Amino acid sequence: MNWQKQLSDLGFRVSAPRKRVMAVLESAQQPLTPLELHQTLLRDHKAIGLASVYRTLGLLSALGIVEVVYRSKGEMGYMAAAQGHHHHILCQECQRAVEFSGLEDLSELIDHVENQTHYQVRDHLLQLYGLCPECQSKHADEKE
Amino acid sequence: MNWQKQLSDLGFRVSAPRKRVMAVLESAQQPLTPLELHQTLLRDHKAIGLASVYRTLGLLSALGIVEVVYRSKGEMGYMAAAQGHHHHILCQECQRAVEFSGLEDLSELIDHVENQTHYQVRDHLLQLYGLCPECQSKHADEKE
DNA sequence: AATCTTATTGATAATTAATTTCAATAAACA
DNA sequence: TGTTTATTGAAATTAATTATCAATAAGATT
Repeated sequence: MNWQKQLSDLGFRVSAPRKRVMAVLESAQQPLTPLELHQTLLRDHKAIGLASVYRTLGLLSALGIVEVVYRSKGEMGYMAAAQGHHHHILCQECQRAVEFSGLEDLSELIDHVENQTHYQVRDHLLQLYGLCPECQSKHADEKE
Repeated sequence: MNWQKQLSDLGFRVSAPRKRVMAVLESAQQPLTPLELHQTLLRDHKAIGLASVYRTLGLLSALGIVEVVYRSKGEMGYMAAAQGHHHHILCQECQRAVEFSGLEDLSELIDHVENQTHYQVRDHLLQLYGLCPECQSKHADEKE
């Protein structure tokens, strides 16, 4: 189910500003802050009010259509959410983010922690940080 | 090595405001935001300027003496950092946070993701969320 | 296609959070 | 005990987010 149907089925309108926000997020390679998203739209002459950017991100992330990704120093960015359970790995140089699936790999860890702490685990936050293939090549080049 | 020695070895001063911030963090059971920390100190008549709270948290977290923990809705809180590599599990009801170690359990996942994405993994963010033992009991009581 | 209803928008104001500035203070050391 | 200077507190500044409200337009109805 696409996000437009999801919205209208719930009685929300598929407005031009919402389409514009999703268009940017769907083509972005990296998580964007509300301010960056707003700047991007202004630069592309797709006018939108800043408040609407915040409102749209709030709504769409509440519905799971977009999701929050933590960038290096604690800034929160937004990405269009893909299907199913997944996490992100971010490049520390170019900020490019890609998804990986990893629920299976965590179940062992979670069992372990439940036994260790006696907490009941219900949710988790997992992101990896590193270097994307392109930035690895650049580093290798510089050393030559 | 304690944080005071660590600071002075690096040429930083062990000032009263810094001691006060650390005292609060070391006795706290949950991550505190800068504003909460400031409120706590004011309430306890341990006067401190708000700017100094921010400055102290900035310095101490840069040195690894305190660390950032993400609370439920994306707020960042600070905790006194324990020795060695570890992560946190937070109670979604009472916010109490405890540590768990889990580097070994992740190495498999990391290998997996490196192969899958061709990123080179250098760092990670992992937190679990759930119910602490006390809050589990409360829930059980309510159902009787 | 024209009309109606009302969710949504944009602009602005208000609020909240974080940072900067700078004279006064107090750690650390001689 | 005095000197040096990193650090502090208070206030000003900047940045980020949320609330307000009349105007607009999405979607349903005719």
